[in-house]
Amino acid sequence: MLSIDSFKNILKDKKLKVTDGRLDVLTVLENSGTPLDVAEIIVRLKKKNSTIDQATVYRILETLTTKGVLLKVQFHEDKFRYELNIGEHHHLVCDNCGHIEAIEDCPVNAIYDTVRTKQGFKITHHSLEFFGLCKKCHT
Amino acid sequence: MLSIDSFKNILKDKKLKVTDGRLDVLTVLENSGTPLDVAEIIVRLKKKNSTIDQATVYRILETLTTKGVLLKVQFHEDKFRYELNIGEHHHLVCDNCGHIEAIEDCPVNAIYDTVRTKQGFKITHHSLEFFGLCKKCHT
DNA sequence: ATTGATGCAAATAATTTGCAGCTAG
DNA sequence: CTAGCTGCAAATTATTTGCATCAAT
Repeated sequence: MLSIDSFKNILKDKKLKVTDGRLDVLTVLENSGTPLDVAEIIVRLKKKNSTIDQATVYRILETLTTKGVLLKVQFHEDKFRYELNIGEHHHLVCDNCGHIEAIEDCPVNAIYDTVRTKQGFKITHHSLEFFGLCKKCHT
Repeated sequence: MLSIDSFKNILKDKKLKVTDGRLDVLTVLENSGTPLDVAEIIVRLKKKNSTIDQATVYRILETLTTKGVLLKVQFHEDKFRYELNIGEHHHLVCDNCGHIEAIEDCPVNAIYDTVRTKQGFKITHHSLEFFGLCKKCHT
């Protein structure tokens, strides 16, 4: 559980101004177990009585992603989702109910070297998402 | 190299009508080494003197994807790309020049069972894309 | 005080849809 | 014939941008 104070320090470290909007966005993402899309982030901000504009939310998300504070992820939807960048990880996405859960250990890093050697491609990062049916939906 | 005739057979197999638009879209995707976005598909259709409407292109792509003839893929862009479904495979996407190349052997299928056992999630498919610098861009 | 952050409204870009007419089987 | 395709135009959704104002440092 990260506190508001640690978020303030993160923003200061990145030479970003500490504003209520940024702290609120970070808190919303912290309190969510899964990556959220922008519409959902705005819904949750409103519940916290934030009056922040959606253009500002998009700008906050872009800034924080560029600075490495957030991860911008894609689950084969027509929109992006965002999550706190607390170690890169991957997800299981249920095709039926939309449930998203994380897989902690990434089985892919091991092949970075192979790809570089075999195809001369220097990998900086990757995306790996699984789709199917979660426990609740396939039993 | 698939011929027009094989495309006709594929469409018939799927109980779809054989139309010029569908054959042209399939041919364009066949002639491209990499997945194409819709705008690029339309550009290439025009070069073939096709007068097909973009709404129709979107509908063709959706139909063929649903029938399993095409794959709809995402490379962390604000749009989708499409490719012929000739065996599922993954890609190396250059952050610098946009070059896309395929990796033939998928290193991930091996962990399907592990995930099912450990997290009770029944995987049907997955996406795995690598980003970084291609040979040309990192040397 | 100065630079960066925000609000508002309008613009873009990708994609979807309603409906009438056309065409492959 | 007739169910399924297509064209056209308008609507939707996600995201971005210009510009004037405001607030954090």
